[in-house]
Amino acid sequence: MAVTIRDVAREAQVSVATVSRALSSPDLVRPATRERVLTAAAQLGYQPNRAARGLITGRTGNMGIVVPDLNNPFFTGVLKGVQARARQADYAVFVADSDEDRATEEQLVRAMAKQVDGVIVCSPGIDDTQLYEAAGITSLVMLNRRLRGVPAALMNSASGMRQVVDHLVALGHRKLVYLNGPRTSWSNRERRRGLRLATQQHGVELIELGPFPPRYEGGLQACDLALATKSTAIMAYNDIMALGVLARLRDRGIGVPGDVSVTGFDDLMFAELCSPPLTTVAMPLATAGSLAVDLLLDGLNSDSAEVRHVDLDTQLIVRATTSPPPA
Amino acid sequence: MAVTIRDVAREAQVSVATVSRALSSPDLVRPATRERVLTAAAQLGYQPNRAARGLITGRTGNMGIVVPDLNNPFFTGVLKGVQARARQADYAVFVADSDEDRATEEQLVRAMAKQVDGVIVCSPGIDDTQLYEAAGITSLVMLNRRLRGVPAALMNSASGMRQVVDHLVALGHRKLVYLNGPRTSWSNRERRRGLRLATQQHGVELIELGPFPPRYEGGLQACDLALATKSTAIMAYNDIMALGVLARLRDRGIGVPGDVSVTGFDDLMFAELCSPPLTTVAMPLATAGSLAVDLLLDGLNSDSAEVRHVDLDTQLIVRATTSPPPA
DNA sequence: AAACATGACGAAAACGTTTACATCTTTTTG
DNA sequence: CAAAAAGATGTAAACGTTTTCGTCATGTTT
Repeated sequence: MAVTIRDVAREAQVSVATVSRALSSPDLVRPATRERVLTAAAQLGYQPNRAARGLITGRTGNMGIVVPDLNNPFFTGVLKGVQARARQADYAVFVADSDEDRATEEQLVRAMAKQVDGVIVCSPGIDDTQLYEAAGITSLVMLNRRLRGVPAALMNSASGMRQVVDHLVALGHRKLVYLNGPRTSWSNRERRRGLRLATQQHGVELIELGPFPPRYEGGLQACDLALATKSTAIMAYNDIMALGVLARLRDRGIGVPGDVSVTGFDDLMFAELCSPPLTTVAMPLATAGSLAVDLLLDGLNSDSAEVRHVDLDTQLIVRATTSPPPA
Repeated sequence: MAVTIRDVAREAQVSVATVSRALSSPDLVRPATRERVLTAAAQLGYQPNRAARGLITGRTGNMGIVVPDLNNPFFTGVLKGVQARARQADYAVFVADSDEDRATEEQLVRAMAKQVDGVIVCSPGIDDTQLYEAAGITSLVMLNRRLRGVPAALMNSASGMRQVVDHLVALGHRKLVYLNGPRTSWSNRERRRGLRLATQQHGVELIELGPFPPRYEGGLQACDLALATKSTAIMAYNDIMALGVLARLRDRGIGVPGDVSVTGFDDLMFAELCSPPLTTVAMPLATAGSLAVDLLLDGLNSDSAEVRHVDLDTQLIVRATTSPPPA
């Protein structure tokens, strides 16, 4: 049915070995024969069977990515970058959604392991020991999470938070409140770290609340607590929570940014579209995904044991939810 | 390195053939030996090499899905369903993002073809001839698009639009305006079809504008044109456009739903979160994805040539952007 | 009890590649 | 110009499975 290397060999009047060589290491055959093979292959529409190749080379030409939730734009942003870069490198991408469940997460990596050369893991939740175990089965690259001995593409949340604080302090705010996301999340820890450092250096007061679920409802819930602190600016763990905060403030008739300033984190699509448009921190999602692929491929090709981490800058996006505090 | 079927065979003191049988067609071996093999496999952590299996069976155990844009929540909703159902069936999912480009689209299918048993195509844009060509290479299932001879999972947009019109007419609206999405999109054609039928039956006036780009900016642009028609209700092609309409209305100081009603389509996350919350039509995205997988698998297993289509109901979600027209 | 069907299992071929090795041809070297 | 080196190509083994076929033991029918 499908056209195999044998058909090409027959057509080009050479052995299968020569065909294989002409295609994968062209400098091993005479230009004339290479030409002959290439035209034969093109004419027959030959596409090498990757499974067969993988069987002998040990390389599959596939990679996997596991994310907690495909409905979360954060992860799909990353996925988009991964997918694009992988295609450039002639790799195909398996995707798996763990539904935020840690148990399935490791199981997914394990299931993929046989079919991929490596897996990119975007899981804030899953714990270290499980990850190390997974790392034993196949090569891993972490996304937005630091793990000793495993390469990672990181987005500098701490720096983003510093930019937020700089911005708010410059506007004249002196008392800030932060709404924590999940305790176990690496991102939340990083954001907090940047926050503490920055507020300390500026000598302004920081109040922390939470943790809250990193969702719209979490924002609704947190909002009233935040207002009770008499802070002039509310910094949410992420955009979705910020959206909840904005909704609750509107319901209570509190003006944004007139009465209180609000910031998010992630710069998801709707941050620009909501009203008022949200001041937030843009994450280089696609870039991170793309770089994660590079890290994976580097790790496969160079057998040096060095573990690389790349650190990407985040960028404060000032929109309309921040202004000087009320006089 | 990896544990192979041979290792299991040695451990269980049987031949490789028996191991294979014990695992894939258990009724061909004696219960006692099966037991022995199974424990050996479990003990060694054996996972069959799917590439090797695929080489001989012709089945890869993989499927692909190609979408125009992974950042569009519509497609990720589908993807989530696909992914979940595929996993249940012990299939892995390749994902490819065509970046809305028709040329790459067919190329992607072609590249996947060798590695998958079938591909799910969610492409409103790509033209029929390309699809038929692709269908020649591997089995296809269409998502939310009808194509002769190819199975499809469809969401009944027309019925959704009928529900919208019923709702608006019941509220007392007599002059409606529809903002078209892309002309070539199957979804838009379906929505229009439902719309025309419903308005005709109710004997109310329908004005159509556009096509507009199905984005936020498209909504901004369309809004002023829509207002100029003096209609009392604006129906957007999708939620994102509706969001643009809402923003523009707010800018112009026009009250929603007091002065004019607005509806979207798709029920994306932010339809619930925007303000006022958007009346829209919910699409069973995940269900459609899940069913698309079923169709694909059915087509592979039964060799009957019947081409199945499944048609899913959509559901009007009434929120706060619709009310009786101003007196 | 002989003939036969049945069931359980092993040996080996096959799937489509890549690659180590062997063979043959060409070029370089002394 | 002979010998050696280098270059081009073919042969065959290997990768990890599934599956056909054959063998052998077991149970069933006459």
